[in-house]
Amino acid sequence: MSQAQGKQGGNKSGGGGGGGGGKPQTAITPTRAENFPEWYQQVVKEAELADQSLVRGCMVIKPWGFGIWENMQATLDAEFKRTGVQNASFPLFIPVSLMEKEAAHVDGFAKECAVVTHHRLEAKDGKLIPAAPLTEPLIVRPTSEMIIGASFAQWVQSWRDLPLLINQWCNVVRWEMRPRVFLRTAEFLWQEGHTVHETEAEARERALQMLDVYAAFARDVLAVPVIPGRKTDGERFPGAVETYTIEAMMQDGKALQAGTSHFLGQNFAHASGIKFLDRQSQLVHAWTTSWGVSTRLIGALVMTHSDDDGLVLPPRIAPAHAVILPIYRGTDDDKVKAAAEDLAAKINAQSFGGRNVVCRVDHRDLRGGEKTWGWVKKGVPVRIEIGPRDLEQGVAMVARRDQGPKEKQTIALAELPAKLPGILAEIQASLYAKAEAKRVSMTRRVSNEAELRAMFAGEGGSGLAVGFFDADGAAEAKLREELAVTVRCLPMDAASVGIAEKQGPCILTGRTTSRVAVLARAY
RNA sequence: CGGGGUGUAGCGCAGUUUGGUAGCGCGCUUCGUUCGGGACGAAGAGGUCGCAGGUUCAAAUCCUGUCACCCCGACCA
Repeated sequence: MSQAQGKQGGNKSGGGGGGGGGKPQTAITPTRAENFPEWYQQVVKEAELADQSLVRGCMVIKPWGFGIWENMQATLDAEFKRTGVQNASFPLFIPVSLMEKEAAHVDGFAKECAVVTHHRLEAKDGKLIPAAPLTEPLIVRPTSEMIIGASFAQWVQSWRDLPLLINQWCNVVRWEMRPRVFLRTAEFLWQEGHTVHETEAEARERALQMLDVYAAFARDVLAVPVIPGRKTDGERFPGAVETYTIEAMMQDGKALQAGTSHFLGQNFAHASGIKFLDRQSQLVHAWTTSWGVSTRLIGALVMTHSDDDGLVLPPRIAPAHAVILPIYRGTDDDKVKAAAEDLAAKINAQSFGGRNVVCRVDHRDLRGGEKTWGWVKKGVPVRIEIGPRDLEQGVAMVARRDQGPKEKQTIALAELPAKLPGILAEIQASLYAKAEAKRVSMTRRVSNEAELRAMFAGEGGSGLAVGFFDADGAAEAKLREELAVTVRCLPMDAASVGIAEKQGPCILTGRTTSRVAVLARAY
């Protein structure tokens, strides 16, 4: 798939044109079918989610995009706390010597670490030159297991100190070879939870519990269907004993890891010296977990729901649920404005999904079409038009983002505020249903290697392949090399991906196994 | 790190081969006419041509060096 010569297709030809006929105009060019990667970039840009920054691989998250992130934070943070987790904050910098302590971890992250080697700049010939080398270089955290582990080693002395349940919201840096806005940026925002436990069973349970939190969040709030599962040995987080994941499928049929939760065994406890006296007065190493989701979720949101007219936001995550577009025609403008404000106030008094409904009034001095299309592209779930004609009849025109841009329904002003939460709930449900139907339609049961190869032959191969699978890492590497396909996960619930049998022959080896895998190309 | 490419106005580009110190579209500002699906006209604002040297009467253009970014591969939330 060549996403090469994507001319940043700046200007849109007016959608209004009307007259002609021909194929329907779209607010975004190219369309998904024409060039999915370029379409994605254009949606991000036109919806004003983020800009490319002048720093390589880094993004500027704009208010509309950050509003989505704030909603994610608020919802997840409350969920974390409900399970007993507390927030804290740890340093951005990690001494390299700390990083050296966990071998697998080093292998996993060393190549993508940004390193601080100096402090202080000195002016020289109009340039600023790093002046004073640090005695020990610092890496900018790519993840914080080691620096947090150093603290935990001090905090944990007794079994009575456990479990220790900590989360931090922060930025991390991974100097990626190939950045892509939201999906893989050099710096990104995330949360990382780190927990310490007395027993293996408790730690394993915690890792699974957080996976459940993520899965529920994806489904209920983001309206993104996900497959919870385990990673194979080859796909595991560096240093983890078990990595769990929620895998989502984007509209182009590629998979995206939307969140992970790791059972770290005692690996990091050994590396960081997290030890405690247990109930038998024995000095033992603790069991730890870590888990995270990032701003990548915004990319997942875009690629799951959006269409050729731009972003589509599930109401539960949208920074604003509705926008009122007052129609000013030079007469009765004051009345229209007052009615719009009054309606917004009544709508804002409603609640939906555990928070107040957010309804804005767009008073900007712009032409109606521009405003309308601007909000379509931003994916606001509901648009409400009020003009003098509507006022006379005591109604408003209501358009839903999950329906065509021309579809509008007339709703009485008096009833609209009370009806809105119901409309939002319908939109939320319809988006999930649509995304799930898409995933189901692009999921194929494969029973042997020939079928798998046929599915992913050539550049266009897409979708999720599911089947019995017990092949080893070498076989996985071969799939990756030859088909660009990886095992996305070993689903926790095989029935959820359409496999009812308890066992069957492995796709590759033919051996009877009960292990089921989801395979796909991935972001 | 290997292979390609590009740096000229906020964005997208032309101009470079054949040196004569900048132009187009969109966007932006103002005014007028418009306005319930992306308007039109007129008048404007905006650029050390990535950076540093060199050649020349004269450099966006030629030469040398350098930096940055983008795309394709291996890695990753």
